[in-house]
Amino acid sequence: MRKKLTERQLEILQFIEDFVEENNFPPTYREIGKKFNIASTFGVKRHIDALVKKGYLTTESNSFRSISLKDRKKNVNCEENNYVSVPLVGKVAAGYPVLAEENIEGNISLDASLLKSKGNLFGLKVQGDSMIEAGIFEGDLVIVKSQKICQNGDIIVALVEDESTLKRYVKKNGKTFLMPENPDFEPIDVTNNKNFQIVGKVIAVYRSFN
Amino acid sequence: MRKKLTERQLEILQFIEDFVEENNFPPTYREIGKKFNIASTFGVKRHIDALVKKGYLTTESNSFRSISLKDRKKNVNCEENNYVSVPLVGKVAAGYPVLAEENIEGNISLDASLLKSKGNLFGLKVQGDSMIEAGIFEGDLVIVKSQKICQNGDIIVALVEDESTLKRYVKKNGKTFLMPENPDFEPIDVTNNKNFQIVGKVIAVYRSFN
DNA sequence: TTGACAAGTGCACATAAGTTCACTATATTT
DNA sequence: AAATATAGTGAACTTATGTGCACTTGTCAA
Repeated sequence: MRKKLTERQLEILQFIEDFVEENNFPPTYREIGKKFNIASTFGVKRHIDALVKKGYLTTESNSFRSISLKDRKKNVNCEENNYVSVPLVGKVAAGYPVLAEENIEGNISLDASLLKSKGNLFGLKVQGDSMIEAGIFEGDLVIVKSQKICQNGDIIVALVEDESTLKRYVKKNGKTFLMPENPDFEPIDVTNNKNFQIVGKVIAVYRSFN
Repeated sequence: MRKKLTERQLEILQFIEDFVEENNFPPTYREIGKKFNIASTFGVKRHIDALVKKGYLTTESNSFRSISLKDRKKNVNCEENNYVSVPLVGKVAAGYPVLAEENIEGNISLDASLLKSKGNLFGLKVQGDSMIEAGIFEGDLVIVKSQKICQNGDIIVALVEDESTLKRYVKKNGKTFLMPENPDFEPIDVTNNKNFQIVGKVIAVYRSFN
């Protein structure tokens, strides 16, 4: 249990929460002061310092608008009761953010204990069987962490020439390949390919049988 | 549909999303520039302006750290989800009901939409790699529906001579086999084997990477 | 009385950060 | 060849914003 707050501190914490909810960024000391008729920012500062000390906030010193609410429910993934809700993405097209509203076909809730990664996650139905030897089949659901870069050996979702594809990302001898895990498919050399773009890294696979 | 983004704009939008996710407050132009090796904040500014113009962001002019992602999924609907809680079973031993309390190591909640079957379900960590060609690897979590009989071709959890095993159930020429899906393993003939017992049918597989 | 907190004021200060401008470079399109 | 869009540089400018200090007020307990 965290330390008890004074009434004033509570009010201010509440205001910061509301402000962040409203604006997606935290208020400045002067904005807080204005709301509570505190003329001096130093007065505000001491409240903030107290809230930091008691474990409700963090701030970056000498940085503006850097108040961060601790343990706040991120609205990207709803993590109430250890569930993580991930959007189900229909298609991946070049030039649009994967998580754009238009792409999202639904949501799936997963138990947080099943997911080892955090961040921008989404689910994607697998098309094609280029990864069968990696145990990923057509129709499987893959959980993808949205990211632009990845490590050698990661299984990724990528865009190549406006086509989205699921492959293993391999760097070898200064070249970059997308390796299928199916003898019927050929590796794709994407070294210096300008129409190649990483969409995200596969962090989990789910398959259900009839 | 919002306007298409250039690759650079997409990268930057992605970075902002990640940054907000990480810090709960948006980055400054210089922080963005630093990440992408853009020396001049003006270069960054024009990207931000473009993203605002295309409807992906809003900013407060002359205010620091005031980038706000538009249409963040605040409307995550946590309410209307159906969860199914399945027990995680540690080991399957003969003579004990699989779902006996002693065997249960925890619970996992799954979105009902992921499960096509109802009934007595449980989760089981896969040991051994006899089913790799069916895309089930060691360490995977299989969701099993507890049942005593099954259909030809089902992947099942069975007890043979007090050992629990994961195999495909195949009837052929009046005989019953447990078929591994790995060339290194031999089929097991369980025809008339009194120490053979079906525990349940695998209805789903879940695997997380790393 | 003393002292300790909590809360606030007013000012000066340093600087982090957004804005603007002129200029360059590369594609792609007309 | 000219025009347009994207991308970046570097410097100058402005100001929003956090920090520090000295001082005041009120409350509550020892």
